[in-house]
Parts: sequence; C-alpha cells; structure tokens
Amino acid sequence: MKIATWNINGVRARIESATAWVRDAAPDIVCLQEIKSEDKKFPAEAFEDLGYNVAIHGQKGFNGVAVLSRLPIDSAEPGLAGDDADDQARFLTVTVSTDTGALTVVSLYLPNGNPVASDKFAYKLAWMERLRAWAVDRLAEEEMFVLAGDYNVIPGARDARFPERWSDDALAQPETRAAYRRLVHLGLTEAYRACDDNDGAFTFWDYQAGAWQKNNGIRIDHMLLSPQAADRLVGADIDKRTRGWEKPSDHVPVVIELDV
DNA sequence: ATGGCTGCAGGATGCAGA
Repeated sequence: MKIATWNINGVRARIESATAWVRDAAPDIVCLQEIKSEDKKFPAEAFEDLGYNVAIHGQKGFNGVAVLSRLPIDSAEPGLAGDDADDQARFLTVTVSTDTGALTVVSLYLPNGNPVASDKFAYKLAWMERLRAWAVDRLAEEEMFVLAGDYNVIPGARDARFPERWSDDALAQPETRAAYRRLVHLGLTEAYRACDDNDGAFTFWDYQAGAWQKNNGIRIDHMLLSPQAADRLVGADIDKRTRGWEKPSDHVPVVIELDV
C-alpha cells in the first residue's frame, strides 16, 4: 500500500497538477494539507472520478486538510483534542480496514509559528504538545497509525540547504526541535530517515529568489509511524518532479510503501 | 534583503505562508 502526503497550497488552484500526480503515482491514500478551501468548495468529484473516497476538514481562505482513499473510509474525525477554542482546520483522522487490520491515517498541518516572538509560536508549541498527547493515547492501542503531513519542523541541520539562514525561524528553533523529538521519542519511526540517510533531501522550496533553481530547500513534510506500522515499512521517497511543473505547490509529495 | 512569490477573499489590497 502506498501512502502519500502533500501540502498542495490551494487544492482548487492546483487541481490539474493534483489529479495528474495522483493518476501517475497511483497512491492508495493521499493526505493533503493547505487545501485553502471550505468543505463545500473542495473539488471532490475530480478525485472521486479517479476512484478515491474523500474526507475533508476544510476552512475558508487558509489551512484545511483532506484525505483521499481508494479503500472505503470507515471513519473520519476532524480536529485535534486539547483546546476547545482552537478553530483552525489542521488535523483529520481517518481509519480504513486492511488485510492486516485497522489502519489509522492522519493528515496534519502543524502551525508555522512565525514570528518566534509572537503568540503564533506559543500556539505552535502548544499544538505540538497536543499532538504528543494524541500519540500517547494511540500508542496504547498498539495498532498501525501514520501521522502524515506538513510538520513545519526542520529536524536537523542537514535537512536544510543553508541551515544558518533558518536560525531565527520558528521551523528550526531549539524548542521546536525538542518538541518534535519528544514526539518521535515516544517510539515513532520517521519513515523517510528510516529508509534514506542521505543529506540534501528536501520537500519544500520557496517561491521567491529562485529557491528551486538553486536547490535552496528544506525538509519539513514527514510521516511518523507507530511501531505496528513501522514493522510494515518497505520504502519511502520524495517525489521532486512536481516542483518543476507548471504552477507548482511550493511543497512536493512524500510517499511511503507499507506491506499491508 | 527590506520575504524578492503565491493563493484567497473579494472586488483593492491585506493576510498568511516558511
């Protein structure tokens, strides 16, 4: 089974390249972030025509996440517990049934957090603690889950082409990295690093200043696997091709293969 | 670089992104 995550940066603006990529890569499940669309404006038919079921947690203007699945979606739950006042659409939990048991897939869009000296950074760190609490609860069930999405975290220096340029950024703060490690250290497996230890692997290149042409990228889109899912991991790849397409998202898809 | 693009809402430009 192939599972993908892709910050699409506006699903309506990107519907042609999104459907073209899905058609070509043929993933079984796709987690989308930054759909920038209300549920009712999401172009579900375009994906349904390709054989996908669709779950949407949308929001007007910005944020918004979705999951496309070739398998029937048994349940879909929007939102991340821990803050009743949080109305930002950044978390969608979907469950499907596989031959090896139930599989939970989350499409998450972790807050950017810039600027660091603002309530946005505090929101990011609080959100990461809520995510850790979610993982603690789920790990107790000892089932397969995949936390897939745009984490807005550069885990280490080798995950940026020019790490020094990110030293004041929320994506690379020591507190950000420590919160990410607290999550991983619960016993999760970061799929890409488990399969590929090379430097220079990026998932985002800014639109500005020729970042793509200069390969001035960062790796911020990740998939964290529960032990039961990690046992079935057979591969992980970053599909850079889409960044060179017409009207690209600034992020590219990350794809894993699970033997389920 | 002083964020140098981009999408969205709305109907001009401001906000958000990373």
